[in-house]
Amino acid sequence: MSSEEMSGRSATTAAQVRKDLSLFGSFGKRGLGYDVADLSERLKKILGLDRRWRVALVGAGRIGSALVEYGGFAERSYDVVAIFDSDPSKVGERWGGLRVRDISQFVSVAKDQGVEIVILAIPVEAVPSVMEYVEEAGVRGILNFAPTKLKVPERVAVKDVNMVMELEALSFALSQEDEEA
Amino acid sequence: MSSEEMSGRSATTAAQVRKDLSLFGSFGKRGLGYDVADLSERLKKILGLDRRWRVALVGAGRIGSALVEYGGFAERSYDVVAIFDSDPSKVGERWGGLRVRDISQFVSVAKDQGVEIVILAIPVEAVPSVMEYVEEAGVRGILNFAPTKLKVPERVAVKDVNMVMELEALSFALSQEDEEA
DNA sequence: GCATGTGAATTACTTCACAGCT
DNA sequence: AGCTGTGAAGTAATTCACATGC
Repeated sequence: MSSEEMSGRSATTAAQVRKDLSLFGSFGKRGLGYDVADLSERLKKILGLDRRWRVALVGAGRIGSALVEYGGFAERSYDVVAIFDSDPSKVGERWGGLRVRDISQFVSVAKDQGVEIVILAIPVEAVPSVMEYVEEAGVRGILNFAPTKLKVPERVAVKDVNMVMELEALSFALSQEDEEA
Repeated sequence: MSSEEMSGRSATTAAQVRKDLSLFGSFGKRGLGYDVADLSERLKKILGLDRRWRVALVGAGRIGSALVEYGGFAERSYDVVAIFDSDPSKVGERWGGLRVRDISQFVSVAKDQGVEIVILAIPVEAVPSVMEYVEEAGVRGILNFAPTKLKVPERVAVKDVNMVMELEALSFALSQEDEEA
């Protein structure tokens, strides 16, 4: 497949595809393009998707249930191995084969289970206290759904996700059109 | 509140806050900073959040249920007014006060209900056929959860969302650390 | 005196365009 | 001939730094 065809399938350009790939090495053959299977495998290795990652879900609320329900993670490289919440009425519930545990057990369970990534789906107010546990447990990456800037040691990687912001970007775009009209 | 304090609370810098705001006008007072209530109101207007937006959910699968369950939309400016799916076993189900309708009714219902934004939570294979309806109904914005590039007329705004990509960015970051070590 | 708003300087990203390999 | 990989050119975004107004 050529960089041209790849760009047609995604939201980018052929030059961009080539530049991005060139950052990590030389994957294609001139005159021919890229071997899909080979490229896929090499990219998986680069992205760290050639292994499984042990993930803990913190926050058994609506976003949390949405994510577990969604289930797309296991098909990828991510295994949700524990679920935590601070609400006593939720602790003990069974969620897809896992029991919701009390957040106070986070450090011991996370260490025991070798959790490397946390999906943080809790309200902003709960962030500071939960982050103490997360930090102590030596978690290395956080997918953060709370709309706040996390304070973490340098070694911890954070990715912020905020779906409402995406919707707001849409309504902004539409409002702009209205004004132009 | 000063641009300095705002930057501390979010993932940006004070200079960035001032530059971004200056694009839309002059909101602050020198020596004092920004009046939070005033700024909030003026930004809502700019972002088109001073009105309600009528939203249709297309795809009553896992992502769709997750989004409806999440419920954060209504608290914002978005009202989900209709839900569609093509699976006969799902059509007719009640989802939080709405009945799941067959996708074939999309055009008439969307026009009738004044749907402006569609949340597209369907598999990639289903995208082309569904997009015909969406286009015909005159929808103006799409929040796209399908991992494919939508072909839309220029007037339609599209925002792509892909949570797995965020997770992959995390595992990439962690893998990089491993290699440095 | 303090913090904005903004040109100027810097840094980052994207596109161009083509030499060089298949 | 076809398509990559990549310097060079061109855009865009961010940061600096300070004159200006509260």
